[in-house]
Amino acid sequence: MKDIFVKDVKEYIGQEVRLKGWVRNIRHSGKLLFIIFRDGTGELQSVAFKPDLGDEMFEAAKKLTLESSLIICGTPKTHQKIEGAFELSITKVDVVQYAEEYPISKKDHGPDFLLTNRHLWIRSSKQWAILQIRHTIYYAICEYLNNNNFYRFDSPILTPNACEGTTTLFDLDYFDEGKAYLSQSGQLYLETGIMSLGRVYDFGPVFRAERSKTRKHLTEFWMMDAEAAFVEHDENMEIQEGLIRYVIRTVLEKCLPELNILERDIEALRRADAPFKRMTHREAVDYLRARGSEIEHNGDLGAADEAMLTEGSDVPIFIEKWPKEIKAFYMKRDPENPELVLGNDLIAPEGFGEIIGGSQREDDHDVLLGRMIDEKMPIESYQWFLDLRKYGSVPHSGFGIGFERLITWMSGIRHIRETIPFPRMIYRIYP
RNA sequence: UCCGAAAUAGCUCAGCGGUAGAGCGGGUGGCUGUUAACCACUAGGUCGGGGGUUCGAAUCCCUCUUUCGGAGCCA
Repeated sequence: MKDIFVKDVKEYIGQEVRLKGWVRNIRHSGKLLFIIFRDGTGELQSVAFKPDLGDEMFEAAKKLTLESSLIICGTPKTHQKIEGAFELSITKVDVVQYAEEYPISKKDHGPDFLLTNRHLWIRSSKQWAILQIRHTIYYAICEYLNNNNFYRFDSPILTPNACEGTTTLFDLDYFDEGKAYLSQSGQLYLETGIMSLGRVYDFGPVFRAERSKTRKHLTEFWMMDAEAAFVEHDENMEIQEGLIRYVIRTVLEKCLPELNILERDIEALRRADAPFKRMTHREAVDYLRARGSEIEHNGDLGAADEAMLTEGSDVPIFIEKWPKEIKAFYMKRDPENPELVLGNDLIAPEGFGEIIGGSQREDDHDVLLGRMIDEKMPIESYQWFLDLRKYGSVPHSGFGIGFERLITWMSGIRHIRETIPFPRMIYRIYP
């Protein structure tokens, strides 16, 4: 007998097959028993009829509890009541383990309880759907970059020095070398990679010790940084747009069942796959002030400002050319206005907020050194970074995607904590 | 760090000064098409900790703890 996965049942209509998995739900009605079976690839209603199974096996199956593990044999057929769905006529049930009383019931639960039981919560259908989408987006990003001549170049997670102020860094003792820190961005290391490989990206966990307490923040999250030699500001945004639109199309193509489980507004996602809007920071501020925002002319966008900007927009919006005071030291100055830098943020529609930060990088040694002195940075720690501007410096640009924020938007869920298997937040590190 | 809210059965909540409640989950039984199945019966509680007011506190007051939501910071 052939072992198959739930996602493939439609190819085995009428043939007896074997599946291995767990009980999502079970109902019985006299001589009939319905097992909602899941195996990681999907779920399948399986029906047992007492005379077919025999008294002993039927009674054993009837005792199955939520999340019990089992191996079932049966014949796939079309669902009697739901068009386009399949079900399994059970011929044999082998119980692997009768699960103890499962903590997560079929009724509602609060977030605290669910997060404490996160190791079990990930089995439920919505969490399963989000994790499927996470997987799909991960590979879509890698695929797009690989097809556009980017090479994977992994940045270190343990780093010797602070990149932007030590208050937001987790530190630890590193043998006899003093303090080491968990990386909050691989970007500076990525800039070294382009001088070897031309175009590079990394993808890994980064850490921010900010005492943030919002639905958009995690202390440990995954970031994809990309960096490309000889790419300037406008082309940088074109790459970002191409990547995000590719991700949208891939998710729509591969994850429709998952989007439906999550009750995602699929049309809204479709509409986002169109040319993105572009605004300068100045234009954005004027637009917001005309609508009552109290944002300063050289100020950063608040959460309410981001929401107001994207209200009524189907597509994400690039905000470019920021005042240099509120952006990082490594961003290149706008040749048309030395008060501005060639940076861009990308703000997702539907109120999901910032998902990308990017910029053209300063490639002139002396200008960069001047900016670092202005910021009172420890120059000797960054000598390697300055070296890049001495040995074959080129114009270059890059950007970083907050992976979980992108998943939040694609999935249309409310809180970023559901997009990662084990969220790390200011008041939570278990499990 | 600041502002706001909450804590009662395993879970979600109601009760807001006078004998501790419901739904789900658990247990037992019933049902040949169920869809968070249904029906009947059943077990299950130091009302977050401490202190106070009162004849009487889950309920009012003080305090501590924990959590949640939002702001800021950022992706």
